[in-house]
Amino acid sequence: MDRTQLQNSFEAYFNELGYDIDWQRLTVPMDVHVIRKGDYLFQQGDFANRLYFLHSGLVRYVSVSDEGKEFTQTFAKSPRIIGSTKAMVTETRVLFGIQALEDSMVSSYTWQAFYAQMRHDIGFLECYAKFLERIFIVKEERENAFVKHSAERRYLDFCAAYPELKDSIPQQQIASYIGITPVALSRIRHRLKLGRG
Amino acid sequence: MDRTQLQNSFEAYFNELGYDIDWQRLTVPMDVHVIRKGDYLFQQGDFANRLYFLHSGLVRYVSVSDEGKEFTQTFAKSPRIIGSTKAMVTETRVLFGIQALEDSMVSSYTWQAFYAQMRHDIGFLECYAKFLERIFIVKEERENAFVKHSAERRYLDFCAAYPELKDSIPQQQIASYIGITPVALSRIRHRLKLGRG
DNA sequence: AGAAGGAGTTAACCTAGGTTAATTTTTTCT
DNA sequence: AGAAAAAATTAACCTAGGTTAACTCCTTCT
Repeated sequence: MDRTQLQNSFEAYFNELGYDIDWQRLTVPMDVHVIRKGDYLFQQGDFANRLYFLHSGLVRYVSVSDEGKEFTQTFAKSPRIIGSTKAMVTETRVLFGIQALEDSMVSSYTWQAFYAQMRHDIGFLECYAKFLERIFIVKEERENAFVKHSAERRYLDFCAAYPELKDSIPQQQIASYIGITPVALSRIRHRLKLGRG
Repeated sequence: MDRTQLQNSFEAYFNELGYDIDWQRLTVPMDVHVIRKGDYLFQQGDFANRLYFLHSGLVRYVSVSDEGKEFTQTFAKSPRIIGSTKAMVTETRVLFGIQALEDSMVSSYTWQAFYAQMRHDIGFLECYAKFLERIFIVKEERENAFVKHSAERRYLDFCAAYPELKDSIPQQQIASYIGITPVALSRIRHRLKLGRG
């Protein structure tokens, strides 16, 4: 994959957000990262202040507690911007790592350099705002689910929302996404099977 | 409070976000809402697609589950933009209501009309993006706390983060903010008292 | 001041989900 | 294909927090 091909999928994504990005004006150096299944793009605690774009593959955002328990915050499928808005914007350490669930291809720019160029482009800003609205809404809906719904309901909602992931990723990662242990998820599935049978 | 005074506090807020808003260009009609302590600006399930600005007072975002249990998503103190980004942007029903904890003064614009005028202003867009970054980061940190920390830790973190609220709002609302019942919070406080004594 | 409704505490009991560990099934690797 | 490792299931037991209810303080209202 050369630079042009990478830019094409980047462009398609911005188009979908209603923006015709003008790559000619962008002189910031771009890095390319190839991540094998299971490997990390960056780890929790790193200074990951880059704008990453997932060209191909599937990743999860994984956050580990002081007691060493893993929690999956997000699954992200290409094409999509990935990374930590917080770490990008506030230059703090990132609260989660990004792990590839399939071999993945990612390009990246230093956020400060990228934004310094793009902030003068009104089309980009509108599109960036749209992106932020979108990720905020997802977080808000998730908060809502955590607070109002049982683990069983969250599992059913997950299956409805991600039918393609439901059978293609390990169950323990689904469990860690809905905020329970693999053992508890297995119990819930057992219960559901009885109910349906 | 007349329109000019209202705009002053609105302006001060945008200034803090790094933007000199030009009110002359804004011809959208503004509404003013006075909410008495305990009353609601809007209720969960409404189409609250307005941009609200809290000029004075204190509110909470309260979300109630199917079983009728209340959950406090956010406390917001003036001066601040309030409202539902989701309902504004996607024109869907809002997932929470906004209740005044003190007598409060709010002004509002129809989001679509407001945004239609402001989207051509690059300074506004930068500032809007900054606002979205900020509220996203808060949600992300809150998700992190819910998933990684115990209720006791969440309570201590709340006290550290909102020392002025800790003693001025009912404990049951603190409980509903950290996601437990008032009874459980009382138990936790009892435990902490023993530990310290 | 006295009544009435919140707000907080305490206690007894319950339950969803956590923990540990043994067992089986599936995947991966050579 | 066969060995080794990882994933999933099941069972027994544990715990944080939920539920209900009684009791005590406030506030606030007339």
